[in-house]
Amino acid sequence: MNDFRDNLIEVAVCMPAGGSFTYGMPAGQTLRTGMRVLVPFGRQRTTGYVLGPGSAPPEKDVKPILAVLDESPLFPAAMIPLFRWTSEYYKYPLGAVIQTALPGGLTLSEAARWTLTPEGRARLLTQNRLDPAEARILKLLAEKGLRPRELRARLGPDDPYSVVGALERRGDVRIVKTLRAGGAKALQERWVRMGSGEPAAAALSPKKRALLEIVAAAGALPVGDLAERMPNAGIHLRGLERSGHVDIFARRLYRDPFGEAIHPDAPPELTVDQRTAVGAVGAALGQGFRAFLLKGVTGSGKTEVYMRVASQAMASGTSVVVLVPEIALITQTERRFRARFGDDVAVLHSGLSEGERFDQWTRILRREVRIAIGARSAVFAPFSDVGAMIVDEEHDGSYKQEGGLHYSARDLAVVRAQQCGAVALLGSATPSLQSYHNVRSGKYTELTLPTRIEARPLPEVRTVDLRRCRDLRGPGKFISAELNRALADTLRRGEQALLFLNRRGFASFPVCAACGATLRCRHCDISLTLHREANAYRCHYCGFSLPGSASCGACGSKQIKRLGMGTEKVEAAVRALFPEARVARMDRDTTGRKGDFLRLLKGLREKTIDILVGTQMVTQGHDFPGITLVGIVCADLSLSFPDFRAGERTFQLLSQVAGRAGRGDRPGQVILQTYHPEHFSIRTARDQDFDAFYRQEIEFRKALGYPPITRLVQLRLSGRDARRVREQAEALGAQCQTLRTADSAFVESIQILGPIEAPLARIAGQFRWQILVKSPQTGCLHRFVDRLLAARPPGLAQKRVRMIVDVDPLFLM
DNA sequence: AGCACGCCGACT
DNA sequence: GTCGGCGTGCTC
Repeated sequence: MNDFRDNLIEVAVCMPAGGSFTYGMPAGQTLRTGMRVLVPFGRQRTTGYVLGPGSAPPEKDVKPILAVLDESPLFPAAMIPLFRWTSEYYKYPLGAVIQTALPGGLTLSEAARWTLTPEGRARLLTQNRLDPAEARILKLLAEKGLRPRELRARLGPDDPYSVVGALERRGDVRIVKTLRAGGAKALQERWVRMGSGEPAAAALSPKKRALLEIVAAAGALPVGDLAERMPNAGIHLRGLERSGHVDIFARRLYRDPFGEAIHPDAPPELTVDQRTAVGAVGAALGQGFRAFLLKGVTGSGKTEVYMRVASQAMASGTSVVVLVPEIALITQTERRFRARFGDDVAVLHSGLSEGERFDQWTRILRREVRIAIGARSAVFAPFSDVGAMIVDEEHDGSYKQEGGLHYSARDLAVVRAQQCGAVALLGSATPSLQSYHNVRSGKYTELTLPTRIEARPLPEVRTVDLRRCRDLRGPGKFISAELNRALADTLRRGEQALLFLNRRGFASFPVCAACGATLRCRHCDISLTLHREANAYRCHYCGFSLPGSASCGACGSKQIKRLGMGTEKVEAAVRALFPEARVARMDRDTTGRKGDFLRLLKGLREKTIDILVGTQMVTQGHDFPGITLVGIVCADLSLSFPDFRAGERTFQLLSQVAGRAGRGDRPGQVILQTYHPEHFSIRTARDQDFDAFYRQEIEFRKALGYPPITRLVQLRLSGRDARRVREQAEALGAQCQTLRTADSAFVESIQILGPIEAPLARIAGQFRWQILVKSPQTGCLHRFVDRLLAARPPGLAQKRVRMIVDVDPLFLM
């Protein structure tokens, strides 16, 4: 069976430079769109993905597919348009896009490595006619060989790589190419059942008779279960299999990614607003593409709307993708979907092992589920019949993937809905400026849930001007009298408090008391943070660390002032102020191990924690019903970032934290400490007034020509050699200018900012420069970048300067 | 990515 | 004269 009439197949190859190529049919094999194949590519072999029938390229020999790697497709043909769109829009090779979309561990790639021949091995032993350089190389390769680039790296400057060539000519070393397979596979479990044929007549031992009875009673059961019930069951079982009493067979096993049991729930009565929202989206289902933005304060019941929409989409025979932000552990939304829809839900998030992800992927492919829920990569869930794409907390930064394929899952969700004629439903209490702008321009339909369910009041937010505490010493400098009093009241009432600070560690700005120099990272342009618990100064960008006893790098003094604050310092202050309170801290340092996070959540739920100090980790995805006081220790940290979105991020963060207060049956209050009480991001967050924030922020974006008024593409250059990176950045900048002036459409629409040194000029030893390309017209912007990339900047790729193209960048650092 | 092709400096 | 350095371009 075959999808292809003639013998030409279009294959996307997994290569940095590859798009799709035409190959010939392998003889006598079943081949279908969505399968992986092994293809020759240049002088090597690589994994490719079958996209469909191919067309012969002119005057070019077509090579045959070497092997078919799957028995059934890994993705439906319906997803190929999404892959192509992603590849073109984000300037990333098609094969690599597909590789990113699929669960990991599925790519076969050919690895060439230098290895010793038997002659080489003998020569290394006898040292016969072997000079020191040759001996060093043979020794390096003796164990299991090295990839060419690894060998080059190990060889250092005085051992020329050419010696390897000489050794090869002499027959001592050679290149061996091996295919490295990914590890993900379906898991098989051995099961046993009664034999189907006539068993050989023989006397059975009591043990064997007992075993047979268990099997007969169960019908079929895993061999592992038998082994638990009876020691040495395996041996007896083998005998029984030989004599034909039982059959042993393999059964597909699905790893269970769900740690805890979840109890089914029943749909509650909808509020009037919820009913209106569900009605509007429901009416649009099956009527072609429509996008909705559901704006609802925290606690207003957005998840219930998602679930009703999902349920309606499923009722009409379509599938649903639900995206949730990437956070530690499973989100509340995920948990509630599983409580409502049970086995109809597949989950795809980073907490799963490679094998678990593969299993969930397979369940979707086999149409065993109708809902896929997960973090950003779930946007590629392999449904062929999507009816609704739902994005929860659509403003969340974690939808943007940094590294590899730089994509926004939120934006791709809308594109996918558009391609499938489905409904896109984006929800947030604090929508992104981009999405709300789409409402204003008529692209999205706005739906609102203006009140909390059960008419719970929004928390009262008070701002405290930290400038009045500036000259105080000790904890009073950052725990104001107001916050102190509110904490005391909360504790007295037996309620819980949350203290939020968007920075971990104890002191973020260690300064030498003698000479005034700061302790800085050796590899990055940033000061180190003191982590008192770990007794170390750490760099939050590259992981570099110094012992807590380190002295000033400039003058050698041991006297280091611990300026700047982090969650550790807040925790210490709170413990000092309220010695009787039970204080816990939640940040990346305290949730390193699996289970830490759950333990903290449990502590909150069971009221064994009175005060929780945490970073933005506490703002996401979880309800803390007992918390009635939220203290924002310093609201300004995210405001000072050199990024045009700093105000937007601050507004979102503060609103989200504030929303954590009073989600149970008692009202909440929020104390917001700031050095900039008059800043509009902080004022509007205090008033929980998104519309006011939007009106002012959009004016600012208009004035400066930033998104969502324009679109951006960022070109990022990095490398170890500062001079080379700067030179390449300048050359690329010049090339941008030339390209721009060559076309009047570009002159009119394209603006080029830079090249400039990145705000963080060095991270992990990499010097960084950037160029921003800006245009109000998406089409023109992409044409420009495509032309720029086609005329690949000379020398850039090979000069040990790396270029990353980030379309719609979210963080400009 | 890897590999070949092609053009310039230091050696037999 | 050639060997080998790296910069450039291609892979169905």
